[in-house]
Amino acid sequence: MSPRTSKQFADIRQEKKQLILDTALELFAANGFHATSINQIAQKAKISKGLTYNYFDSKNDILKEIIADGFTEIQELWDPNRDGIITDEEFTTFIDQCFDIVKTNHQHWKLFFSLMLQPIVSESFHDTYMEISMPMLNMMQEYISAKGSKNPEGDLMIISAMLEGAFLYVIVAPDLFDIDSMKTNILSGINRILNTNL
Amino acid sequence: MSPRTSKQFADIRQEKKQLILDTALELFAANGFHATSINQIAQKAKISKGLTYNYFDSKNDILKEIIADGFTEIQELWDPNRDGIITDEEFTTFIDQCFDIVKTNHQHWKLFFSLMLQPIVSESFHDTYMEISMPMLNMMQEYISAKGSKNPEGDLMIISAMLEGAFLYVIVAPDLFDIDSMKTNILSGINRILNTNL
Amino acid sequence: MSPRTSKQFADIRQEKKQLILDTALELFAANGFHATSINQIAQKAKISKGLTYNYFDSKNDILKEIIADGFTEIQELWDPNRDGIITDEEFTTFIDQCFDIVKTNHQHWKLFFSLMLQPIVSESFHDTYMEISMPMLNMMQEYISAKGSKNPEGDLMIISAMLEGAFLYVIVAPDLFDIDSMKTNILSGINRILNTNL
Amino acid sequence: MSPRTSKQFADIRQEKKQLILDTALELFAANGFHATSINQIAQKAKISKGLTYNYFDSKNDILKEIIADGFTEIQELWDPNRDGIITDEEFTTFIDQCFDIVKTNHQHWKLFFSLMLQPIVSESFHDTYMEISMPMLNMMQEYISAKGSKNPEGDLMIISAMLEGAFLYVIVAPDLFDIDSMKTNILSGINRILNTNL
DNA sequence: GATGAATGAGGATTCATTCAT
DNA sequence: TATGAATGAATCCTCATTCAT
Repeated sequence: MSPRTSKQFADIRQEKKQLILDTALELFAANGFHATSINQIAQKAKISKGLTYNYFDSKNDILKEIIADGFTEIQELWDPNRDGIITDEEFTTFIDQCFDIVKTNHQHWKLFFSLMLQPIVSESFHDTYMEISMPMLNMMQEYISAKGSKNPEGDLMIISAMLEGAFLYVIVAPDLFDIDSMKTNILSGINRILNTNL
Repeated sequence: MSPRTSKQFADIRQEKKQLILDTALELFAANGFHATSINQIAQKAKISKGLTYNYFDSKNDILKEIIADGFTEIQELWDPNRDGIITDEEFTTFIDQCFDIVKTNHQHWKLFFSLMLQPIVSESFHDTYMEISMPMLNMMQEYISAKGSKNPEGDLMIISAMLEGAFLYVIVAPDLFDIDSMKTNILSGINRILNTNL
Repeated sequence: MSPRTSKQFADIRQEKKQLILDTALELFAANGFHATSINQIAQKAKISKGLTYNYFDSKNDILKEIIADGFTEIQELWDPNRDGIITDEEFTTFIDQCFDIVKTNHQHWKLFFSLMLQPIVSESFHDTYMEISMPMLNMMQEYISAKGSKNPEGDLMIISAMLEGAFLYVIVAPDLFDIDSMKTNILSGINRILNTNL
Repeated sequence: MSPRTSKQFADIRQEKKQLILDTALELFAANGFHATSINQIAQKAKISKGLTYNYFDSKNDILKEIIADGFTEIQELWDPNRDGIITDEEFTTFIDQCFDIVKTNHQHWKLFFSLMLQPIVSESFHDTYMEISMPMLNMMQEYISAKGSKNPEGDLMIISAMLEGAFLYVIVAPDLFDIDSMKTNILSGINRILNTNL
């Protein structure tokens, strides 16, 4: 019996690590970081407690990787790669994507909202989140100005609040409003804001 | 000094209890329920650990009372006590009040948002919150319809998202947007939504 | 039933803390720091594991206090408080005292020898021990010189090795040599070294 | 390449085993038995954790072999193979050799001193060490008597303490005293003791 | 009413050891 | 022979809760 090749080992590691990350994300999102024990993660992932520490240095380390992965996914999807002017279609697509991201990465976003509210869990999270949000806010501001807003900053507040709130509803009370109607309505709302400049 | 009357005793009890509730709220809001220990509460309130259990059955009990108090305060302030039709002025005042409530009860709201995201901490919180929100949503829906909306449900989504999002910004990133501008802008936003029915 | 006075509390704390320190020292000396668990200490002291942490921040903290106490006791006993010249009698008394210290604080010394051999356990121990030893070495050197040694440094090596070795025997194999004979013989040995200067 | 002969295999085994023993000794001596993990040994030896168990039954087993090897080496070097009377030269050579052994097998000795102080690690070590020391003590006693000592047991105490202490200095604080001066001085010291029988 | 010593269950983490490949 | 993933017991430590005073 020959020993496993290093590729085989790498594959096992990759798979198991992902399993732990997914399971942890699920529990962190559902119950919060502190209310989730390594034991719970291990049991749900059907591995031993000890194995977790073969892949991560600490519970906090798991959280860090989840956050990093979440940000990476978000940034990949967000990259507008735009060439200066944002067309209406591009903007619509952008908002559309945002909803898709939140829908797809439901758990990441739930966790992120939690962490925003409890800065102590992950010291740097608040700032990183803000940093990551900035391009989005900037892009919106740019578009708002390009649309001839009389009060770009005010309109930005309205629109970003609308989006943030919509995401919160999607995450916290997905049963209350249908996500697709939500998307349509918010898009309509944004347009109505941008078309009422008086 | 004459012996204290039983009323005095009751007053002392009430005061101490409130002190514990306030301190706990502060810490729960800042660091989360799980990350806050009874010890921390006692130390911050400058009482002994044991005394806490003289006033509350358990840590969870403290949370329950905080939640109940929060709801009570909110409901008191919200009680529109209205006689059927909502005037524009009444609605404006109502929105104004909402912002004031969030501003004044900053910590309650921060905690509430946290709890919404972590239903396990307080099993019933999610439902209670929804219940409490319903009158507000209903009232808004009524007003929206009264204003002749072509799509009352859609407009409700937009407006409640806008408000929810604005509150979230106020709570989580009070430095990003000034709360009074936020209030003004959101009010403007709501009006623009209600006036664009095409 | 009135609550305990703070003096009563202080007394309890003092007593319990000492109990833990004594028990821990006993076990550390017998089995080594790493081989001793908090559980063992608690069981031997007939208290709960948790209580240990009411008195000490960590297992390492217990060790630190034991070391500090050990050094304090040693320094108190060692204080030669001498006025320049060391008489023969003073020196004899000094050596005598050294043996008594080792005998009385048997466990401290056993632990100290252990720690000297495993610098990793207590990073700073090695240096502190050396610092503490210096006055003793200096005093001996002074005496040796005063006795007209032709090779003070060489004689210092011989005498301090003799003492260190004697202490090691007392600590590690107390059954092999009787401690009082040991003391007498070592004193005789030192004198013979100091009287043979050829 | 022709298939390896079974001798070659045996050689490889022997080499690997020795590698593990050497690495383990290094770490045990430096950090202590308990503070050294199998992982550390494997990593330092650049082999896998599992392989260790191909050569040794347990971590304790490694320690046992290290101890046994240490004793063997010592006994080989010590074997005076003497024919009754010990000449002065033989004795000097013997002491000389002792220092060389300690110097060469620095790590073994450091570990041995550790183990002497923590009998629990290796139950039998203390006794074995004593057994092994006996011939040395006997030989010294014999020599001391042959030199006409008036108090052979007392002189033995002095001389063996001197040696034990010197070895301890060499092991624990090699920077404090130069080992060759130490050797010279201790030899001088022994002679001065043996020549002062008054 | 008030204190803080005391408990014990539970949580994060380590590590010797096993095992499939 | 050789690998490292996997296990689980044991370890350090925390914390809600109880209790004697």
